[in-house]
Amino acid sequence: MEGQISKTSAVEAKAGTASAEGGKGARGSQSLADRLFLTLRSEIVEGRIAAGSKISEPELARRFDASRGSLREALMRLESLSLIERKVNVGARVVDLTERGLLEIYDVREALEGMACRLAAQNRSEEDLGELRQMLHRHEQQEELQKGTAYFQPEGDFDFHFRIVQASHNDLLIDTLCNKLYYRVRMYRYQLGMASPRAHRAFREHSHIIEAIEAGDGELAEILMRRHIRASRSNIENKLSKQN
Amino acid sequence: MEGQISKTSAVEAKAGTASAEGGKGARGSQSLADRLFLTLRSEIVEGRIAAGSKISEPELARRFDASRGSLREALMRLESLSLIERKVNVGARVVDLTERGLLEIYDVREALEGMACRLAAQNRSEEDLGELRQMLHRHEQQEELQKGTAYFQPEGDFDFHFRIVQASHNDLLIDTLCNKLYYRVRMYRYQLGMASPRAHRAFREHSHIIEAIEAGDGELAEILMRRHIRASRSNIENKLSKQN
DNA sequence: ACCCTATAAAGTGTCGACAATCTGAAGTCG
DNA sequence: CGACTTCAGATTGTCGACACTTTATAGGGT
Repeated sequence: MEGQISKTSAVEAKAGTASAEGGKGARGSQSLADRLFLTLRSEIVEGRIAAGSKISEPELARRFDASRGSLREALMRLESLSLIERKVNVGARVVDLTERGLLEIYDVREALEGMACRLAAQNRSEEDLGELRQMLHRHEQQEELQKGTAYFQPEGDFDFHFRIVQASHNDLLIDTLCNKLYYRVRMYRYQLGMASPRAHRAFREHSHIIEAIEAGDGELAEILMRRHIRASRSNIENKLSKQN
Repeated sequence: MEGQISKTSAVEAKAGTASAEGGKGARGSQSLADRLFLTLRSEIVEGRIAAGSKISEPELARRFDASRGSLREALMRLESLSLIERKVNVGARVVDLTERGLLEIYDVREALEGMACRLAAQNRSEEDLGELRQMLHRHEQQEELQKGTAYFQPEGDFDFHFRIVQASHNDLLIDTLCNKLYYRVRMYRYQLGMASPRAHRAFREHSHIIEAIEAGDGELAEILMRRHIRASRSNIENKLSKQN
């Protein structure tokens, strides 16, 4: 007994912001609760629903012209992403953005993305390598274009990490990072607005990581990725300690 | 006779995001959906509801004398643990136990528990060290008692990994492992019935890991834990390849 | 015998309403 | 004047019913 592989998870990882308004044009096999979930996720990540604010089920239900039942399903999915917290008989609140929470995310990312690099190097396919090289080339041109200014915003960085993880071919890892953790990462980036000021350095580091993956050197790829993330963490840490 | 609540002795997790709420939460989590969730989780983990089997909402609702609404909430929570999979307009199935899925879990655990060890060594408190030593002592006596026979079943091993993760003091890490991933690990252990045949070796490895944490050597602790988990993974891998 | 179509059955998605609980303010007593 | 009790308002948890989709079954055509 073996064989059946659950490809179900990694598919949904679309970064594209779904239509903010309830334009019912969507064809498809997605439920109302599904659409509510996607919309609310965007609003929370982008801060249109403030971090730490209370969520009123009746109010949101009226706003989206849906029943409380469907809305509750959306809220529970948001809870499973740790974007909101629910207490019984009290209600739901958007999570707070804390310094500690952000640093904790970095530690987890260091571990998981390091492993993703190792696996990507071990299981590398010509197809993955092609996409990675292509992406790096795009980013290089972007960087040439706007010298020094933030390396195409955080989006370029996101793109990089996203594809590396995909190349690991470990569905659990992909799901944990791309479908769960990354939404909270984006929430921090949007709302604490940290455009990485490590433009050139970050690009070079990305480049070296992909080289290691190409060479099939999983150990090196892991080390480089962990160092890359830890540098980013230190950077944030300094920034935050100065702010206070 | 229904066991109702999981008798997960030493292994009961605390919800994530330990906000400094002074009074011990202590309030019974008395939502009906909550109880259904706990009951179903046990039944799935222990295999009383077979892996891969279809789940009928009306049938389960009748069986527990609850409405479909409450049951659906429980099911969605199970989905967020990856214990069941739901497809729109089709229904829910208990996840399959696949060789690939099991190995993927080991890779993720290697990354996360390795990091947990590193953090535990960095943030070690006298309280945590005391508990770890005490636990190790208990396990040692257990081992003396039943020489060689499976090191107090997998429970001892579980206890070890559980407490190490707690000692990391990273709430995200704790939540990811203890409140999410470990239930699937337990599901595999119960149903593929793999009592680790690495009794003495596992105990010695545990011992060395805790020594490294005591010494504050995060790097060594991480390396040892990763080696420990990788050995367990290889062990399983061999076992499975022989079975086929 | 096979394939396609149409109908019936079952199951899921969604909704509105009722009951239990919590929050907050007014009122009372020391 | 302050602390406790009481009560009203609002919110969450739970339920049963209805609409739509999927699936299984039976029938007819080639």
